[in-house]
Amino acid sequence: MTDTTPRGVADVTGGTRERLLAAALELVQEGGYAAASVKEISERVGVTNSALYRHFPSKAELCAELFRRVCSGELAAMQGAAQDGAELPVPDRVEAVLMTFAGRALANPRLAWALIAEPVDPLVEAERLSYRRKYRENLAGLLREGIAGGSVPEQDPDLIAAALVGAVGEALVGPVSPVADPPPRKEDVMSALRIFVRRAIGTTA
Amino acid sequence: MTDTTPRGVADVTGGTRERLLAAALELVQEGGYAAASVKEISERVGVTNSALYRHFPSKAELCAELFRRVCSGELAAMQGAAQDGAELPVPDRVEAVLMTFAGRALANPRLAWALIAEPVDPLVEAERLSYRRKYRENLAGLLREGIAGGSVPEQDPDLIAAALVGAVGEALVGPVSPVADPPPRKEDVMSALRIFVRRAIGTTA
DNA sequence: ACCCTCTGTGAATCCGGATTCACATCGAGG
DNA sequence: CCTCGATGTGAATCCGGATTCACAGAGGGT
Repeated sequence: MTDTTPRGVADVTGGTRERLLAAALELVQEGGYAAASVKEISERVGVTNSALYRHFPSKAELCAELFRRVCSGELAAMQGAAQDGAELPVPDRVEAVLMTFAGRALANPRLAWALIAEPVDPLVEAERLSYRRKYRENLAGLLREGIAGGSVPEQDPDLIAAALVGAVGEALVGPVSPVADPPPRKEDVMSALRIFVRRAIGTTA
Repeated sequence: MTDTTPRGVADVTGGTRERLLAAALELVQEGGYAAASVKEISERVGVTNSALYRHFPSKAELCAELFRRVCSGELAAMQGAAQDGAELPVPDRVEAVLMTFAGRALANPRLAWALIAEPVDPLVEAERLSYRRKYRENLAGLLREGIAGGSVPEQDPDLIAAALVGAVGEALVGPVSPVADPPPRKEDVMSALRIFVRRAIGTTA
């Protein structure tokens, strides 16, 4: 289109690179990874296909970076929840962390689906695994603390953390799937999860 | 290869058409729909790409038929479970139906994933929806019976049935996903589900 | 003014999966 | 024997998405 829009000035929201990432995020939120084609992404930004390759070596790399950003945001939110309840007994903090996770996922179902379960490029899959591990480790640390303090019964914290992350992911992926006529209400899922979590860690408190 | 294997005689397991369906099923069980390419399917049967089109108008039609068969088997199993417990109170029968569903899914995780949540052709998606509906109706009938008999509290049976199917699907899709380092143990998922189900219908008995 | 880099463009090109096409072959009937 | 229909084959062809390529304008630095 020979746009010739004056660069440098507050064009829209920063460089094209950022806008590509933002567009990709939008697309993923709307229709999952499958919907985020190079064509769609670049069109949304208002550039051509090939412009994307000025900023990323491949679509997979773009997605991997997007993924990394989103996941690190999720992780931060979970850690924040743990911090906020620093005074509370450990089981409550575990619950808070997982409910934060679940609540955010339910608030943005398609994104959560893409993050948790949608088939993706191997490159992106690697990021997914890496963050899943971080979630686990975060939780395991909390559990270790609880076990040391006596508010959580003796048990393998890594195992339990893994199970919890898995369980929550589990419960989240379902209501998010493209099917599901009347999707389970958010509160229902949350409360079921809450119960599950308390039972799972066998809280002493 | 100009095989010239004598036809008609107990070649392997029936006509090519059936063998194509069987091969597709295997593939889906191993790697989901994504793994079931025309090439792979026909190769397994020992014919070429194009031979498949002698038996199905398209890959999507083949998959739809496969889907229909598998789902109707699942439905039959669930109905069987309901029948077997005809003497029991309705909540127990509801539980039996859902546990049958869950148990079968957990025994064949990839297949369950493909059936419940994997993205598929619209044609196949239509079959999925159709069967999901049948599961619901099956369950709703049972609930209606329970409500009439007083073993289940007054409530909208269709809504509850939908929620139950959704919830179980929910819990099933997670442990099945490609990720999940140490997948939750089958018994754990089953028992969590069992509890959820009883609570959900608010059994009176 | 000149050159160099950054950022774009539009038109190829590549690629993998699905689908079609122009033949063969086999077995059944007439 | 000859034709027909069902079943296969192998070589195209089609298609949609990703990726590359040759070329161009815009500014900055010297």
